[in-house]
This record gives sequence, C-alpha cells and structure tokens, in this order.
Amino acid sequence: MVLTPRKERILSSVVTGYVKSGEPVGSKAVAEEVGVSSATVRNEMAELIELGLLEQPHTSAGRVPSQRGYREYVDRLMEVPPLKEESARAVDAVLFSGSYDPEGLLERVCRLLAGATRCAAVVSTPSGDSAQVRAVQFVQTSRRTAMLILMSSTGTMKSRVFHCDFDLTNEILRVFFRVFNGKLAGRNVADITPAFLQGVGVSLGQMYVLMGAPMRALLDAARDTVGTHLLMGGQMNLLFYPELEQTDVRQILDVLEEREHLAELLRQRPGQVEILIGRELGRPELANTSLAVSRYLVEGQDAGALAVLGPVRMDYPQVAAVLQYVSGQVGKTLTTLLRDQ
Amino acid sequence: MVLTPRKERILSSVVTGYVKSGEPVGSKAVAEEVGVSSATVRNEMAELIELGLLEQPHTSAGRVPSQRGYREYVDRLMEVPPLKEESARAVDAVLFSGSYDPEGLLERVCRLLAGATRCAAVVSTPSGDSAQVRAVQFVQTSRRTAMLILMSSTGTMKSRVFHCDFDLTNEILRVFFRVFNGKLAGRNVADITPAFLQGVGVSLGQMYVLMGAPMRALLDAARDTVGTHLLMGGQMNLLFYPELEQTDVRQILDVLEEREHLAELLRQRPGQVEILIGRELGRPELANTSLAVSRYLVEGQDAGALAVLGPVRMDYPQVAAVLQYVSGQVGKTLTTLLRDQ
DNA sequence: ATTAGCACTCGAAACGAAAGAGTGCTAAAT
DNA sequence: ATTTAGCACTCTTTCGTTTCGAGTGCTAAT
Repeated sequence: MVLTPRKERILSSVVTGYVKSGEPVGSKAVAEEVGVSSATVRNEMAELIELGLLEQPHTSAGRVPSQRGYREYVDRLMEVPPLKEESARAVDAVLFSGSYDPEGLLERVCRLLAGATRCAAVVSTPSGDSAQVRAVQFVQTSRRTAMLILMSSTGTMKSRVFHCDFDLTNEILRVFFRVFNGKLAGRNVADITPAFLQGVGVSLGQMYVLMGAPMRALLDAARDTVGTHLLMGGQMNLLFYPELEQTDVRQILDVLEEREHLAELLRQRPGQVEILIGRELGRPELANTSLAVSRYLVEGQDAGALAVLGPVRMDYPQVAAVLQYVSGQVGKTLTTLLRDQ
Repeated sequence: MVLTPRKERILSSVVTGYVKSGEPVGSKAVAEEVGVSSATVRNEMAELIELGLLEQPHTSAGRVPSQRGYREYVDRLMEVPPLKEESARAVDAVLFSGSYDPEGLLERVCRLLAGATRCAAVVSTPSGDSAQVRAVQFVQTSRRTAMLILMSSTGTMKSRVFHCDFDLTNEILRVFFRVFNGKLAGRNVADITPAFLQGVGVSLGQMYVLMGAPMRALLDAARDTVGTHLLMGGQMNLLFYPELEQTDVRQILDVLEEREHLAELLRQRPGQVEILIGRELGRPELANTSLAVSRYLVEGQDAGALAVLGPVRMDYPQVAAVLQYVSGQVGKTLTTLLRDQ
C-alpha cells in the first residue's frame, strides 16, 4: 500500500487524535495539524475510507481509524521515540532492586509494565527446555518434612516441601542427596519423568520405598522448572478505558486465563516490538484490544516475552518504546545473572 | 430491637428477595411468601421503614433493606445452613492437595473462597510475632550466589538468594552456617533487627566484611517471617454485580491495596463469622460492600483471618457457611502441620 | 386486625423536536 | 488539476413530553 505523504500525515493525525480523545476526529482538527483546508482533508479522508484505512461511525460523524488503519500506522508511520531519560532510570531502578532470582525479577517487571503503560501486562519466563540439573539439595524443615531444592543450569531454583511418615535423620537425607545427585546431575531437567524415576527406583532395590515422597517433590519441581510460566499484572487497568465495557473486560480476562492460547500469542519474532491489533488476535473477545509483544534474549538466545494488552486505541509509540527498552534491559540483566553462575 | 414474628418474616423475605433479584421487592411477592394479603404487608413494611430497617428508593417503588435492616437480618434472623456435603468435600480436596507449607495452603484457600462465594477473598497469614528461629540453612546456587533459608518454629520457611563478590567455597558456607545458627537458634525472629546484627557483626571482627550479603538476606527473610501477609484473590468477581459501577470497583480495589487498613478490618473476634456491612467498614468507598470475616485458630490460638468482600447485597447465609467451615478446616490443617514438626 | 378497592405517584420507556457537529457536493479560485 | 469556500444535508445527542405500569397509601368494608 502506497500512500501520498499527505495521506500519511492525515492518517497519522486521525490515529493520534483518536488515541488521545477517544472521540471520532473531524476534518477541522486534522486540517489545522496538516495545514490545508478542511475540505481538502475531507476529500482525502474519503479516499482513505475507500482504501479501508479509516471508518466512519455514521455519516456526519468524524473519522476513526480502522484496524487496517492502525496496522498501517504501526507498520509504516509511527515513530518510536527513545524512552525518556528519567523513565529509563526508573526502569533500571526496578530491575536492579531486589532479589537475584529470575522469577522475582520478572514479577517486578510485570508490575512495572502494567504501571508504565496503564494496560494489562503479561510476562513469560524463560522456558527450561534445555535446562540441566545442576544440583539437588535437601534441607530438613521439621522432624518428618524436608525441602527439596532443584537448581538448574538456567539459574532457576524450585523448591518443594515433602512429608515422610518416618523420621528424617541426617543419615537418610545424606542418602537422598547422594542418590539424587548421582543419578541426575548434568541430565536434562526435561528428562525427569515418572517413567525415568521408575527406572531409577528399580535400580535402588528396597530403598525405593523410602523415596516416594522426595521423588514426587522432585517431579513437581522439575515440571515447574521446565515449563514456561506466565506472570500477569495490571488487569485492573483495563477498567480505565470506557470503550471496554464491564462485560467485555470480564471476557477479556477470561481469555487471558487460557494459558495455552495466551502463550501462543506471545510466540513472536524476537528483536523488535510486534504488535497485534484487534481481530488479528484471533479471538472475538479480544477484537477491541491490541497486544504488544517484545521477546527478550538471554545470552543471545530467544528466551521469553514481555507483553502489554490494552485497548485497540492504545498509545502504540509509547508502549513500543517502553517494551523495547525494558526487554533489552531484562535480557541484559538475566544474562548477567546467568553468566555469574 | 424487638420485632413481632411477622415483621421478622417480612424483613427476611425482603432481604432474601432483594439479594436474589437486585430489584426492590414489592408487597405482593412478600405477601405470597408470608401468607397474608399485600395490604397487610404494606402496613407492616411502612412500620419497618419507621424503624429504619427498610428503605424505599421512591414512593411507588418496592422496598429495599437498609443497612440496619441487613444488620438485624444478619444478627438475629438468618440461619446459617451447614455446608452441603459435596461442597465440604470440595473444600477438603483443596486443603489436602498440594504443598506442605502454610503460605501455599492459604493461597489455595484464597482462590477457593473467591470461587465459592463469587466475591473477592482476603486471607491473612499467621503472624510470626512469636516465631523463633529453628535453623538457618545455606545452599549454594552458583559460584558466587547462595540461598539462605530461614526456618521458624511456626513452620514457615523463607528463602533469599544473595550474591557475594567473592567465590563461595564450602568452607565459607560452613562458617556462615556456624555463625548464624550459633547466634540465632532459639531466638525470636522478631529480634533480628539491623541493630542486633550490628552487634553480632562487632563480635565477629574481621570476618564481618564477608557477611554483609547474607546478613541483608537474613534481615529480609526475618521481616518476611514476622510480618503478616495478606493474600487476595477474585477481585474480578466484583465486576459481576451491576450495582457496583466500574468506577466503584476501581475505588474498592484501591482501598484493598491499603494493606494496613485492610489488616485492621480483619482484626475481629475469633470463633464466629463476623460481618461488617457497608458504612460499618468506615470507608466511603466501601459503603456499598460488606465484609465477612472468620478468624482461624492454630493450636487453639487466634492466628489469622479468612475474609470475603462483596456487595452489601451478599448472600450472607451462604458466605457465612462457607467461611465457617473453611476456617475450621484451615485451623485444623495448619495445626496438624505444626504438630508434626 | 385484616383485606379489597382505587386513586395516585413516580420512574422507565417511548417519542418527537431542536441543536449541533461534521459531512458531501458544487462551483469558484488558484 | 488542485484546492478551497459555501451551503444543504445527515445523523447523533439532548431535552422535554407523553405514556405505561408497578407499586403504593388510604379508605371503607369485613
């Protein structure tokens, strides 16, 4: 689609105007911005409607961008400003405050994104597909309970408390430690399956009966390590947009609870902010929303995604700027965390 | 306030009718239920208005319970049915599934309450005021990072990962272990303050310089152990009630974010379900909501609270039944967990 | 003390007119 | 060939009016 420069300016003006006000934009307001008469603007806008880039709620109303119009704007017209110095500093502050584990970091990032964009934020944690078992630790927590900690090569730590119906002596815990680390160290976490543990069990002979509880805990922790987790925050921000009715919001949130579908949407090309507009999201419930996704890299490898869900009438340049900066910083920080190991 | 039995039946009928429909209740509907003519009901309702137990949105509309009317209903008229067998079983299933740590359990309970009542749920964890340090464990997680785990006598475990700018040898971790457990075991967790750690530091001499990071981690973990935590869930359920406008919901949720105020509201008498109605909550933003609180006991001691926040037009008997049963079971379960230690 | 009957009240829904923002089109100007 | 001024037209919004009906309050009969 090739537009004359003036049509581009008019389309941009309609988009920014509508994003700001939420009201259809009249030819007069656009004319002032573009510097031609309102009649000219009207003629041009009529053609933009022909092209399917604008819409008219009804004759004699102003114009509103169509979803294709937003697409054109996002793909070719908008400029993503660099993040303001002070905002960038605020982001960094959040990143470097607090704990040293990836999941905690990403949780803070999720809240940050929600706050900075006034939208709902979704963050996916790195998948642990390729993670290997670094070590398994046992810590006694009471006479008959202990905590199992599974540490992986990707820096995650997952713990589970388990309960045995016999007293856990130091002796027994040492045995657990020896057996688990002996069999597992260096293995792919993804290999820890019920079948695999069955196999381990057989080789243990009678000792196996003692190890049911820790094995269940291990399995659980492994599943947790391998899987991608979705963190969400700021869902309430969607209530701020009058074009999203209460019922709409409820439906949107229901869709967000379908983890598989959401995870699918986050699978975008890494390297830039990808934006999905309205019906492009493939769900009628989300037809009035847009999703901006930016994947982050850890050690140069695609690892996870940061995303923002808001109304179609979203401030795309602002959101893109935030996502771009934050995903870059998240990637760097996580890489450092990992390198350090 | 003494009401004739018939007035009681009429008030009950108005409350249940209004709770069910959300519409003002007319004399005809009540008449059918109570078995007298609508004119009689109208006369009685007029007196109930005099008494301040009912309200009339306008002449020629049906009646609506006033907040005092709800109060009367809740205090004297409603009967709390025992929880249905199957519901009780569902609750138990949630309690006994999953992990063995109190916080995890209470999180599940929170979700459960939200789902079962279609309201927002708030759960406070037991305070660790009186907790003593059972042990401090260190687990190496990478060359220069380790996890500190603080286990308390109340069964909680809080962990923090910390980072040192020197390599953590086994030797060093053993020293950490000896020092921390030597100085802390058996002490009140609440005593772990910056000042106290300063004191410990002085007695360590030069070794102190190594211990900054783990001490900060410890402090953080201790704060976490001592403090009461508020878990919340199902905030979105409030969107289901048309009488709560979008803006109202937003304000309500803002108030819920004020942890101190919320914690204050949960400080009720243990032993029964306490219900606060509308303005009794002391915040104009909450004037259209009610809170039902039930505190749970661990080892016979008041420990924490389960609560449900919904519209004033709440199904009080149902909510009370759920809370009563769940808080009983939570108390039992946590007590067992603790005893086992 | 209760109830039937009935006029009355008040909000909600339906309708219509007026106002106003913004358009589309035509003809003049550049 | 573009651009613009001018003007009639369209469609929503707003506001006042009317209508309708649920539900009441009161009175008189039971």
